Amino acid sequence: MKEAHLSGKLNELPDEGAEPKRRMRLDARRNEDAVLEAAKQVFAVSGVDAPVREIAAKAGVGVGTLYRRFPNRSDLVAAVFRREVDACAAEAASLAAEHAPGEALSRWLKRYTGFIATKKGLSAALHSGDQAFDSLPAYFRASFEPALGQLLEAASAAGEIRGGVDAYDLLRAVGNLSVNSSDEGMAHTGRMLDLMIDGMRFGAVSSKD
Amino acid sequence: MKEAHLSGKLNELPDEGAEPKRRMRLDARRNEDAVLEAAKQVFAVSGVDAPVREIAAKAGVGVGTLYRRFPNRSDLVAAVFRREVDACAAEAASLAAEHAPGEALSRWLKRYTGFIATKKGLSAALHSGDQAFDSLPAYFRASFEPALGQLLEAASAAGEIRGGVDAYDLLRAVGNLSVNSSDEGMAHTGRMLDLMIDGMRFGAVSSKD
DNA sequence: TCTATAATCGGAGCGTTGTTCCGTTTGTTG
DNA sequence: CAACAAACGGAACAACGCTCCGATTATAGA
Repeated sequence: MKEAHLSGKLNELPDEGAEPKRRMRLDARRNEDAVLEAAKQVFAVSGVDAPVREIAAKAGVGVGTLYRRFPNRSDLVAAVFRREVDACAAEAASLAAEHAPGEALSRWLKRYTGFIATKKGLSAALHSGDQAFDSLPAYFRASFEPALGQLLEAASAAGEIRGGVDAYDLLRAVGNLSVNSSDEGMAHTGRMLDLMIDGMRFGAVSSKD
Repeated sequence: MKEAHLSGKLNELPDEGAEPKRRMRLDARRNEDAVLEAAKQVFAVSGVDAPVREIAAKAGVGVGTLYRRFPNRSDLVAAVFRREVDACAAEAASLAAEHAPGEALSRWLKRYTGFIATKKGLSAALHSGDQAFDSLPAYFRASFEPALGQLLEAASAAGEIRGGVDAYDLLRAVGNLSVNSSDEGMAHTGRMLDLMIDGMRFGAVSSKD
């Protein structure tokens, strides 16, 4: 039996959520990043059903390396999804810092449609019953609702849009708007999104109650 | 391909809808039935992702036999779906002939929830982009809306339920009610359906008593 | 009835997938 | 620098959708 009573090792279990200081080898960490990045790109092009081998090859690692970190496909899909959610949600804060509230809101929603557009086939996977996906909808909402909520609140407080727009409603609406995410469908989605943003601007408090 | 040299006699293309007189060999016809029946059962238990081999084995045929009739998985799935839709829709008429309008409606809706309950994973397949499934939603609606519409109309005319209930709305509502079709979810669905039927009965123009 | 023929059958086999296994390489540590 | 545990890579396995083709068998004409 392996005995783990070595003097105060810091090797935590691979518990998601605990990130502070892992005792991973540098190449391991680098490979994990490479895999996630490659998977993101491949998923965006070929959908979440893309072969694992293709992802491993693009990341420059063997399939064994990939499978040690992500015991099966769905774990990888979920990890990529969470990473993209994080990146997209984080952009809300930086956009808010760099632009006027209304502009920040507009830019983020456009960014969000880009996020949704790369989710081809994922909504199907969500309902496939694979328990690796069970926590994803909650993660999605917990990340995006506050992010968008703050953008909405700031824009509303600045009088650039009307108040009373629910963040989750808007997330769902824009998400549904973006489901037909192919080719010129993107342009169409963009126009529809503009329409929706203008709709929010229309009733701004600067001119009304 | 080069199959134009057939004498072009009675060998119809496998066109759904045209059933009267096919010039198929009897064993071929019997095997097609066996495959469809086996697929229906297997799909109900294991979902539409069940292996083709398992279906062929259950039907007592080889995979070659199966694939000649259904060039790929999705064709088989679509055929089973259509067959079940037909069977379920046809029951509306027979139930209407054997029971009072309200009872016929109630029984058929229960039957319909049973139909939906066996569709695990199919809604995901529907959105998978496979063009074999493109015609299924329209087929679904074209079959069920008139069937349910007549039941509703009869029950309404008899004063057993209120009028103004849209057939397609009800189909969708009951369908959404039945998505969680596992274990005691069935019982829950049944209770909810009863609730809905009672709701329709509530506002009936009482011609009775 | 019997034979000829063509449609049908069945399953071995191909290419691809997700996943596992294990000998080899490599980062880390004392 | 040496030694060891950790990480690597890809061959190998099982299961999948699907194809192919020799064997089988239903059907029509004698």
